[in-house]
Amino acid sequence: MPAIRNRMGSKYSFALRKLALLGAIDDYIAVSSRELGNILEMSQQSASKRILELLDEKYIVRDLGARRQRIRITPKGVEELKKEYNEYRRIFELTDQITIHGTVASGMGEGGYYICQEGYMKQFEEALGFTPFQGTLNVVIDPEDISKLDIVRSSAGCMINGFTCDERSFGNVIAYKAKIRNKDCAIVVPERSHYMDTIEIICQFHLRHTLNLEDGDRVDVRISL
Amino acid sequence: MPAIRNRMGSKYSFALRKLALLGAIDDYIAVSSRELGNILEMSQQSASKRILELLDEKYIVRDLGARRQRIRITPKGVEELKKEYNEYRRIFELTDQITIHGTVASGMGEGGYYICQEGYMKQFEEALGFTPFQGTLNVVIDPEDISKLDIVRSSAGCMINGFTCDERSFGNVIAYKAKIRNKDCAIVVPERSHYMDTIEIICQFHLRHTLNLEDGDRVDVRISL
DNA sequence: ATTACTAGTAGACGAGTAA
DNA sequence: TTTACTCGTCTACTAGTAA
Repeated sequence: MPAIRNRMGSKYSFALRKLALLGAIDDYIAVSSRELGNILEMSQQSASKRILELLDEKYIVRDLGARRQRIRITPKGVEELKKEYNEYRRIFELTDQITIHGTVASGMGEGGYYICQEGYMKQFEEALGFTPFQGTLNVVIDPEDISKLDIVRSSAGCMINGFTCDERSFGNVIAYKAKIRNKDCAIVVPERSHYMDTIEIICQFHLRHTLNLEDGDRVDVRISL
Repeated sequence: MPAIRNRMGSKYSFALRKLALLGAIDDYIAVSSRELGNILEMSQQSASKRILELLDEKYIVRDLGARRQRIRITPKGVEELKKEYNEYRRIFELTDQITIHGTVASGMGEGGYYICQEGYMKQFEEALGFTPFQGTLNVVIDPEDISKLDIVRSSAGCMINGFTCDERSFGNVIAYKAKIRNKDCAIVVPERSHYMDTIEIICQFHLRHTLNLEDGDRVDVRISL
């Protein structure tokens, strides 16, 4: 009985990674099966087969022109690569905390409004050990640090349950304990959310006043995992 | 004719990575071939064979106790994993610059002494377009950012040739153009060097005065690749 | 319980070649 | 030139089993 492989075969990941290094994430790249074969240290025939397999698994899409095929990695393929990337990060970067660098910004008020709901506040107190100041500090994450959020989200955090109030429904949010300039705080993120370039920080104190922060000031947020 | 594989087989890297995630980099870990088989989604027999192969390649060492083997990844194995990690970093982190975070520190004077040698100075001017101030600014790198130096070193940089003067020999150093608080500068590292937790920065100006820096101040050094 | 041998088989690979 | 088929070989796997 052959093993059932749920995970991406490591041979696929190798080919996909090399394609990514050629720039196939951002754009279509022209690469012949012979060239790919050289890169993967295998024959033209095997490289051609590998491409067909990757197409079959929907990790890449192809534009098979008359002379030269053009290949691009799909979002699904990028997702797979990120999984492996995050494993390496866990190996080499993680201790038990992670630091996100960013810049203080004026929030759109959105987050603050949600967070101040009575239904959340009680849970925050229980989970974090402090009653948050009524409002959030917004920090725009440095572009290079945005992917660190993937690692944070892959850790447990404190689940804060959603609720319904006045015919509005509020979803689950997750709080991760953190420190900003040595003050205890927490970052809060919606359980279901997409790409984010800003984190919202809650704290017992009014951080802007306590730490004398203004828009544009640089801060490091050290998150416990 | 079978392909000659110089690179680590991707099947080895997969097993090695999973062992690393179990903590086999820092210490010996107890893991049976059956457990490893479950993790790698293969049979106990195949996992056992994989272990023998990794031993043969000297990626791991083993302490085969009476009841349970204990496995640890060798420096050579860690090196292989880092290569893959750096490929992923190139895919997901690199644009054309990298930012290293750190803290201003008092140098031991060492670097400054070397850098000020006439033999280096002329080359700096040619390679960087400015005559460095006679001295370096030392920045202690945040622990989590130390591995970023691997990536910097894997890029070209400006080679500054060594020379001999007064019976002392000065080795090659590599300069990487950078910016600190928006001022043009460069970091300089010896061509042959080991682990470093401090970078030395040269600049046209006296950075401590110009940027009003004191020991302990936090700075971001943005290095061009 | 371990680890790891042998044997048999499925699948990965390259050579030849068509389109 | 491309891409990708068929086919033979050889590797890599699992099952059975020994130690």
